[in-house]
Amino acid sequence: MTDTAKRIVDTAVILFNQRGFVNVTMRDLAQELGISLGNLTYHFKRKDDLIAAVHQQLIDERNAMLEAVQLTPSIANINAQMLPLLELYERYRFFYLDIMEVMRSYPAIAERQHEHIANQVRYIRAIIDYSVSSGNMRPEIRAGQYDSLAETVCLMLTFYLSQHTIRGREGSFYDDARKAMWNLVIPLLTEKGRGAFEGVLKSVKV
Amino acid sequence: MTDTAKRIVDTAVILFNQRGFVNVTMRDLAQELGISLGNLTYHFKRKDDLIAAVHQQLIDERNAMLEAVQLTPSIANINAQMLPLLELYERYRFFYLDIMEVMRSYPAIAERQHEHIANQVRYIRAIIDYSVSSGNMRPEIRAGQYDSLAETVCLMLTFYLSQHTIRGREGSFYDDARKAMWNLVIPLLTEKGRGAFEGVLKSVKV
DNA sequence: GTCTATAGAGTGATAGAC
DNA sequence: GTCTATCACTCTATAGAC
Repeated sequence: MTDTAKRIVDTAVILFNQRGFVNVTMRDLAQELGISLGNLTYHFKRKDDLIAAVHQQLIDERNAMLEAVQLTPSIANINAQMLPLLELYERYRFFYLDIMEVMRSYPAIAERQHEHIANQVRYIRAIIDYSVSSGNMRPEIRAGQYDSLAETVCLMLTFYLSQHTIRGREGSFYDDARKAMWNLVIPLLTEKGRGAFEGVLKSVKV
Repeated sequence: MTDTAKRIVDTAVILFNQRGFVNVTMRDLAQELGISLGNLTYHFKRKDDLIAAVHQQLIDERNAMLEAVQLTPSIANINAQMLPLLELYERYRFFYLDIMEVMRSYPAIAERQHEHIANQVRYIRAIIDYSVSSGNMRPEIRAGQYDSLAETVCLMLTFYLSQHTIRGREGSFYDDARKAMWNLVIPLLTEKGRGAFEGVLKSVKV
């Protein structure tokens, strides 16, 4: 990717976040960049190509982040790992806020997103399994309970930012999102797990 | 509201659901109705006026439904009450799927929606309080736990349909949504509450 | 109330000079 | 690679006849 192409993608993300994906025209973007419309469409012939490039960059950053956090999912690590994930969601917030519109208009992106969500649910499910086997979390009391929990946690992570916006809240949502997630999990912790959690509480703000 | 105006609103909801709010033009709508564009804009001068009328109809139906279900929130009633609520969300699904786009473009609707969500959270919180006082649910073990739970349940109800769509699921989401909600609550039920829940399970499918 | 016709302001995308 | 100029099309909204 050339330097200009990279600048275009980065600026597009900023404008999409500010105004919403459908409300940013190629003209707006060219003006913001201080380049001509012709130049912009030289680099990205169609708006489709641009959104595809932006989505690819999101996926790349997401993968880089997931590699960096493949640590043992202890209680402390889970709490720490949520922050970069939520930061990523905020950096590309237009994608999550306008996700229905993007997925309707770009089926190829929709398919990749289905896959990502399925992976995310599996990943959360694996963390739950680990927490049970390491004695921090109780075994489930109903069949399917923890499959459902993994899906609910994934739903919360995906839509917390949307909800925050819909409710008219401003400012950072990280603390609220983490608090909400922990409040789901705390009743399911064992004594040992609850002790570990209190330790995390003391050392870092939840 | 005249007969034609009513027809316009109803057809608009159908098209918005099918194609997404931003993707339905006044022309599309006029053609679908078999009337001229001029006639359509005679009834609703601006697209803004149309979306306002659609939203008003959603609010009216929502209020009618809430009045009908103001029963004692027993475990069985809670389960039964979820169905008409989820059906309403599906009937106006475009509004929930495209909610960010609608709220960005129509601040007046955004404000009414903030209010509605706040009411919804308070209503869920009241049900939790009732359940605790009637001995079906345990008292909270951490301050703020049930405030957070009420918000999470509201988030789930609001976005379950979006998540269902994003994950590429088809068909009814009612059962999944109810199951997910109960899986959050079951660990917090008392023995008495769990008994009541099992009773519901036996009589109706959850 | 309903129609046809059109104004007026966008939009994505392209052609061709430099 | 970058520019200017423009095409071909879409949209909302309005004017005026019936």
